Amino acid sequence: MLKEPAPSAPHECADCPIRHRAVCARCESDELELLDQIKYYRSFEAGQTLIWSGDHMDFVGSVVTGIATLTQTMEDGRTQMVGLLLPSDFVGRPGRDSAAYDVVATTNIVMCCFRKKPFEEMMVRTPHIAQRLLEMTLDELDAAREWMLVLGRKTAREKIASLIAIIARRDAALNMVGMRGPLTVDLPLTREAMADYLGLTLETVSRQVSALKKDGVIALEGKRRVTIADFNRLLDEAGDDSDGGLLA
Amino acid sequence: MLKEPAPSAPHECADCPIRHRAVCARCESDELELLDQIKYYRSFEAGQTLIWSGDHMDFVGSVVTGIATLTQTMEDGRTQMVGLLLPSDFVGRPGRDSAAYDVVATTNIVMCCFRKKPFEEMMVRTPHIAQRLLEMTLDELDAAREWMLVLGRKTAREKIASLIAIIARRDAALNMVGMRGPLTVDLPLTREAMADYLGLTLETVSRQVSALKKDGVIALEGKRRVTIADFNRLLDEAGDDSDGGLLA
DNA sequence: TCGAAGCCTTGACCCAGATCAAAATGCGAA
DNA sequence: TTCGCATTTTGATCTGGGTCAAGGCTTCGA
Repeated sequence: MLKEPAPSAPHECADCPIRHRAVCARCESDELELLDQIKYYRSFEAGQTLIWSGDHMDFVGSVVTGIATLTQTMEDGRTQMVGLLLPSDFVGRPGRDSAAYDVVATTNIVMCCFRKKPFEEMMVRTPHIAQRLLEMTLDELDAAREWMLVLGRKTAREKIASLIAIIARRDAALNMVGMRGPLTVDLPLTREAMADYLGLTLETVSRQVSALKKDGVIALEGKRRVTIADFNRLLDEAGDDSDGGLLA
Repeated sequence: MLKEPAPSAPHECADCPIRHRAVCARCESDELELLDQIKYYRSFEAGQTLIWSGDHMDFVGSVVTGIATLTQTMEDGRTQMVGLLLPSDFVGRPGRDSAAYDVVATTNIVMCCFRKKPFEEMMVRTPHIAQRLLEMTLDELDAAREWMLVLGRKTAREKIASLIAIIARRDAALNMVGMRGPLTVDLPLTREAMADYLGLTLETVSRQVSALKKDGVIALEGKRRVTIADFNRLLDEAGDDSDGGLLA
């Protein structure tokens, strides 16, 4: 839990870092102006729970900077992460008014929120928003299905390799860099969060990360910074068909 | 593999059994007429693979009757089901032209297909379709997330109980019956398909089904027909918060 | 400088579910 | 009615990853 101050926020849409990837990606400037009237920014500190499952939700929004997780918890405490929210990802569901999952800030985070009611009204009148949201939801569904294969059929080692590959890929997409040569990524998750992502225990995560390091698949710099010498080798360890389609 | 002839198809939209739940649910009659011009029916026999992952797709469509599965397979043959397609579910993704998963008919099946290109064009002009598709996709995403909890954190026994509960719930929703008192459902899946759904082996599925039967949670009639005496008891075995929300 | 609180690693042991093997059951076809 | 095949059950054994238990490493605050 870092003790930095919550990042202070507001931006203009014009220089918003997620302008071209978020729900508003397709909006024209007049549409942005309308959105502007119902939007506001909120900041949260690492470790804070933004939303509790079952809470009433009167807003939806986008992650602007930072990372959050979507998790489900059983009565006895077993927890499973069901979504990893990176910048530009959307939070909340139009047409539903209580949250289905816990949302927890993993790092300090800034969100661009829209009041739900007016946002829903606007969706009806502004196809650009609904279109983009559909596209994003379909992408998330694909990601969820990939994730199901990981959870259901992969070994612990393959799971770890898959997670690193997924994060590296998203990272590369965000920073518009290619996938050749060694690349270095931040793993913004604790061992426990990785375990909750992968359906493992934190001890197993620790052991398998060490194993991948020992075998030269990855190199560590501190606990959280990972260097991947050969991305195809990593994909191989992940059990993925090696061609490695690089989705935008 | 039943050896019945493929069910022969065509319907009028007016008396289509999925009229009020499929992508076209919100369409007005003039919109249905437009859809009618680009639609056609296709039938498949149980066991047939409708679509191979990677195939070029020139249509999208809805399951009218029967059941199909969406599966992913790794190079070494491990397979994970990532979708269970019941009547009214949508197949294919507008804006993508190759299939991401294998689609296999579990029973004989009838699909209502739309040529992809005209369907995509129509989506732009007919918000009712896009709206409904968004809603359905969000529902599927929720189902996928529930499923992730099952795959990642539940025991074999809980997984089986969860699967039966999910099918019973969908069945009840489709037939508009309530959830009290004993109810009987068809499990339209082989033990192997259940294993692929739950990330287990078919032997484990068989053992756990027997165990639930021995413990009186379920009763079997033949191999595929299940009677649930007390639905809350089943939810309990599934590890679900027992209130049991009955989504429409 | 020290202590406390979070994280992370490592070791020893155990068990749920996988694997391997065989036998039962059920069903359509001849 | 029996044969052949797919599916399912059951048994014996093995093992990957869970569980329990110590320590180590950082960071921060006093």
